[in-house]
Amino acid sequence: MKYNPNQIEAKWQKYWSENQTFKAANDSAKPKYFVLDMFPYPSGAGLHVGHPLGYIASDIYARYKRHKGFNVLHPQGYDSFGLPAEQYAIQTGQHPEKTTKENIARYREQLDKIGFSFDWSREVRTSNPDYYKWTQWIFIQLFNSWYNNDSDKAEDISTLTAIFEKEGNATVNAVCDEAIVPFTAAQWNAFSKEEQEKILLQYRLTYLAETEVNWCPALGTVLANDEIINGVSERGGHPVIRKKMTQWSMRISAYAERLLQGLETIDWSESIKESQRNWIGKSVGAAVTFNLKGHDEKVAVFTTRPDTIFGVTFMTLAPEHELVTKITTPEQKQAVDAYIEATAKRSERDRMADVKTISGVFTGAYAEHPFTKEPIPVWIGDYVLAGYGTGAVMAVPCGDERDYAFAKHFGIPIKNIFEGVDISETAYSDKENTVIADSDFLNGLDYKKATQKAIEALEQLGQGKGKTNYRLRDAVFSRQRYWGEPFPVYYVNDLPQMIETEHLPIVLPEVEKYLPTEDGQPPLGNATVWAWDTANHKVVSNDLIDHVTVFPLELNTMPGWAGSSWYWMRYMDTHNNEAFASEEALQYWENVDLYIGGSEHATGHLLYSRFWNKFLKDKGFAPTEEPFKKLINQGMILGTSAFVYRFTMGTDVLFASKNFIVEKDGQPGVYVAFDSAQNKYIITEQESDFVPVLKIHADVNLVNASDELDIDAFKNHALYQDYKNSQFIANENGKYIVGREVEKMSKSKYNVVNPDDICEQYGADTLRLYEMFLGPLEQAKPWNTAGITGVSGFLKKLWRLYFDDNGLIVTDNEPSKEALKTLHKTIKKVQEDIENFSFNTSVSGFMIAVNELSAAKCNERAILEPLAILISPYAPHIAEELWQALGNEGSISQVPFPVFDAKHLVESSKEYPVSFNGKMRFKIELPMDLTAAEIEKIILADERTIAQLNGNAPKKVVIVPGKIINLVG
RNA sequence: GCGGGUGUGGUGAAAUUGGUAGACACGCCAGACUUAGGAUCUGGUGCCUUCGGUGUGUAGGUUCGAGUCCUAUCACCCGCACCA
Repeated sequence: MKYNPNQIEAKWQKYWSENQTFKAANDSAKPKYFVLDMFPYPSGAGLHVGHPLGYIASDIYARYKRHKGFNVLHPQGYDSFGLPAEQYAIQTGQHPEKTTKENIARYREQLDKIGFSFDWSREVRTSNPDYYKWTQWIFIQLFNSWYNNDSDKAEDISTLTAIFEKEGNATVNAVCDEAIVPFTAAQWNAFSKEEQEKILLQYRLTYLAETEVNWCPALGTVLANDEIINGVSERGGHPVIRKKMTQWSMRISAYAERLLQGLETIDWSESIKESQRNWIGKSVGAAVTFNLKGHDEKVAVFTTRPDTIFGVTFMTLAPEHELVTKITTPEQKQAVDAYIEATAKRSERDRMADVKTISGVFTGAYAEHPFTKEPIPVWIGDYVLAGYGTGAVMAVPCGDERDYAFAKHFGIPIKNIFEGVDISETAYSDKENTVIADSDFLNGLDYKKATQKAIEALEQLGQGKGKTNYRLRDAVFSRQRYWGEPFPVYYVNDLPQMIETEHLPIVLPEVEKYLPTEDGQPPLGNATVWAWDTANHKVVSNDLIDHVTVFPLELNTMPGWAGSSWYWMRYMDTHNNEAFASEEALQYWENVDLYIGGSEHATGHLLYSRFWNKFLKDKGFAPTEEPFKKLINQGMILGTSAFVYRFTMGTDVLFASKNFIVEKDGQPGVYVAFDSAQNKYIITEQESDFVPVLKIHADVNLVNASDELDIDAFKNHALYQDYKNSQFIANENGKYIVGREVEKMSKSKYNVVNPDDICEQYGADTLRLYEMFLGPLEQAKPWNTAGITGVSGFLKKLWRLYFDDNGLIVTDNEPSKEALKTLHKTIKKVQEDIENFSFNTSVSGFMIAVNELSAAKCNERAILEPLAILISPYAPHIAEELWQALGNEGSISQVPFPVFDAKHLVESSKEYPVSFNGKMRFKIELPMDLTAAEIEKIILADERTIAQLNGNAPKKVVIVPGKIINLVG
């Protein structure tokens, strides 16, 4: 019987589906284990071989855990709201829902072919109303909450209004907007309902605010900071500008400290944690206010070095700072205005790229030093960013490089306040070795003590206090798109009102066009039935809007990250209509034990998910503080692009092999001539007409493993019709060799390799093994099918341990000691490797085992049955087939993992390597139970030792029993 | 600039607490069986050479012994980037 992967795999995939083999129970006596993949966006291009890498790894782990007796939750779903479907809709008029459904069907088909053990009964789609009902519900919870710094958690807004009614807002320690006007209880109670609503918006965890946003004109939408790469949009690469708009925001800044501290408790890669720390950007220092001379205004600054306050010789404001126009003197007005205009013209990108140029203008105004009362000139400069801290700095040129450079450039005095330090060339920013001098009451103190004392003194003056600043900004939560979650919000007198949760979901309305409206409103502005009837609790026609009982609904939709910020909890109880998941389900599954996905989500999805999880924890819905205990980032699989080199001779178009490309004047070129004898172009040694070469992507499917192009197929390919009559200059073997380069796998580079083709040709088990065999999971690596025959051959060899041409050859004979040793060595290795996520090495472990067992002609059931279980997480189809062939009933998937027994590995003797000065010279077989002294005696008497030492006695003998012998001559 | 990571044969890569460097594969070479093979099987394969030497980016150090530990340095990749 031959190994026929296609037949076996179809059979078992059908079996698993029909028997719901991988359906997880919410009530099980077994310990739980939750293995999660980052769910895919179902794009039109389908899966390529890079997508399943993480899924295969998590599937191996999930299957292993089932063998180990865990109740495993291993679900899959789709992050199905998104821009590509919407853009396709704009182009074709096709409803994004239709495109999305088609794409999902294709994804599902591809995923099924790889044999994943997903519990599909729990599938989620973020674009399903059943799902986004709960995304809307969570939004409402956020709206109805505020962050209490005293209890250090989110609380219901009613606890805030209770305080307002009794004490006003003076005693409230909340995370809120900067510009809060104080009021008393009496004032609060006297406010109109609308005034109260406006104030509460400044405290809510999601709030409407006029914010400067990243506006992308080409996409007609707002982008979050992490959706912008190098100043252009992540999707499409369109330019982005700053613009003021009223937008929903999420007060993620309230959770900055908890998001930072939580990182210490989770098992994630250091690089991702570091990215998040960086993104949160905590800095500890002080807020200081400087009085302005001749003005009532004050300048607020944040500094991490309050200890250097006596070194302040000037201040710098960001050009956009609101005080600039107020304080600029008439003499300086022209220069300041010109500078502001010049800065505004420069794009964010230019400003970022150009760090070297020092520029700035004096405003003519002076601030007053809080202690010395000396005048301090106030400058503006674009090295100060409006968006960080207060948009103003106290400049201490002796202690900060940028201040130093600025002062030198404009001839501002530099005052040295460090003891024993030369600052004639550069600033001194070493905190640890700082000793303050020339600073009144701070003299002689180190950084820590001086900081503390400076803050105390500032507090006494009422001009400062200790403060911690975070780089993390609140996240804009509105998008001017169609294909996203609608907000459960309507407007009464421009004030947002939440729809009662029992009326959710608010379903996305139908529109004629998916573009923004002509008057610049978001696409939902095209909807004609998009008003909220507060009497009948339903969405009604816009014609009925009377601003009495029927009100307009929100036109923005939620961003892409809304639906993905809580989806793991929906898997716990997918079909619940009463809650996003039942309390019992949440208590049982708790959180994700293992999460596998790409590192590109480091500061997006992985941060927002932690934020929402913490919020839901505060409100008593989520059971744990952190959603993902362990995170593994799989490396990207890169494509290996193929290139052909096109050039022209007269009117002829020719292609030369990579081998023939030579460089000329730094340009690629070839030497080519027409050979009239052969009646074709040939490559010559001689330089003839130089013609520039054009590098063209050739579809990798037209190239074999030896980089040879199928020339006929190329000429007949629809893509290359222009080259139908071109000549190819072959090498001496008559082959055309393409050039290869590693690039990102992408449709436009024609380097996409499809998993379906691999499954078709070799089988899913081979694909699974090969993707794991490629190298360490977390490492980026180019896809190259060259080695796939190795794992394919391995599976055939495995099969032949069980079958010959006539059928099953497994016996019930007693296995040999050697076979048992191989088995148990493999159990140990595979178990350790899986637990360390070292899947590549366990594949070679299997190969070694099968090689050994084949060589020993092992066909005993006592070996081959456990072997099938061992390999089942990796190659589940063949494992099921072998398991069944051995006469077992049902699926192998829950069978206990073989237990390692060390007794089979005990050796009676060891082949010791004998080294001289650390270099191995010969080996000697010795019994294991010899002592070091006995070994030494034998070794010293050995003639090879005597020869190595020229008959001399060794200076030193190192013997580690069971390991090595080393002699020093 | 700061932070994180990676450097090992022709290629992908292995290597417990420091203990035989290159497991396992691909490729290549030779052979067997074949009309044939991109099927299957066997053997060989780090590099330089004749013994022997030499080898884990480079230069040092610690050690009986270093891919592994320490110091310096180079290259590449990723993230953040005038963060006060």
